Amino acid sequence: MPELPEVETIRRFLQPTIIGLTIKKIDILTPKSFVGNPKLAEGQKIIDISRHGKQLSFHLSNNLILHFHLKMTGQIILVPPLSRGGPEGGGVSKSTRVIFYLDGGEILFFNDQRKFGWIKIISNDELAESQSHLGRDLLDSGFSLKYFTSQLNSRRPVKLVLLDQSRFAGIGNIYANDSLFAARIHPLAPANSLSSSRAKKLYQSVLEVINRALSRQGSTAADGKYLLPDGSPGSHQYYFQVYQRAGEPCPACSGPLSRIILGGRGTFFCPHCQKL
DNA sequence: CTAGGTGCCTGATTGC
DNA sequence: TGCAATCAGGCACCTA
Repeated sequence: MPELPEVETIRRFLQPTIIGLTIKKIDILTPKSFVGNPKLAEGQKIIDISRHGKQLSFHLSNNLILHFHLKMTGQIILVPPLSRGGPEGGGVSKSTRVIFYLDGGEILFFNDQRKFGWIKIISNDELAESQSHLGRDLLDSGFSLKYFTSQLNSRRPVKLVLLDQSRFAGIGNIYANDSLFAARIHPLAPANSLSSSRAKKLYQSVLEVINRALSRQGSTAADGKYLLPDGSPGSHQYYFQVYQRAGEPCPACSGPLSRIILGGRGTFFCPHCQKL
């Protein structure tokens, strides 16, 4: 599932490769995956690609924006000219929802097995409105320790607060679990119960975990569908500390890792190292 | 403010 | 072997 490191990896891949290209034609295979009139984007040049949290934006020459959310299983695959780009290359497949034909002969596929993801055509104002519901992005300079601690003002379990996109944009289930382990904080601990030193430790852990995952081009988990736009996997999945490792030995104390359900999501931690 | 539930989806996994 | 039930989860939306 694409979280901040994965979406940022996609952005960095696409930035040098499709900026300046014009969208010749858009084919919509699954109507619910695309909101708005595709004709508004056809003939427009892609002038910039930005990201806030897990959302990606292609800024077009007519000032409109193609706004993406990959949700659970969304992929953006770029097939270069003269390449066949079959399913083995991550290109067109039975989960292809939208196809963008670019003027250099490149083809960009939006694939999404579960159809939770979407692409919308929106204005700058609509983008601002949408982002007003999101907290600071973890890679933004405004994501300070002060901001982080100010957002821990809830008695809800700290893991649920970390996952709250209106507070911290970009953290998903994988990195929430591993960040809490890195800080040795129990996922059920009320967010507002953390001492300032533990909050600082969590802040540093979140940034460390996110940046490590980013340096490894994200995580292609066993049940995940994340791929880079060239169809290759990330490698951070080999460095998970607790995520999806229930029953395996804790990397720190070798005791068995636990799994509970919190907020309807699998939650992994070490009951020995992460005390309530 | 909070907790809790539902719906959206489909491929993989589990149970019989 | 086949087929049905269960599971995975980001997020909007609903109720209490």
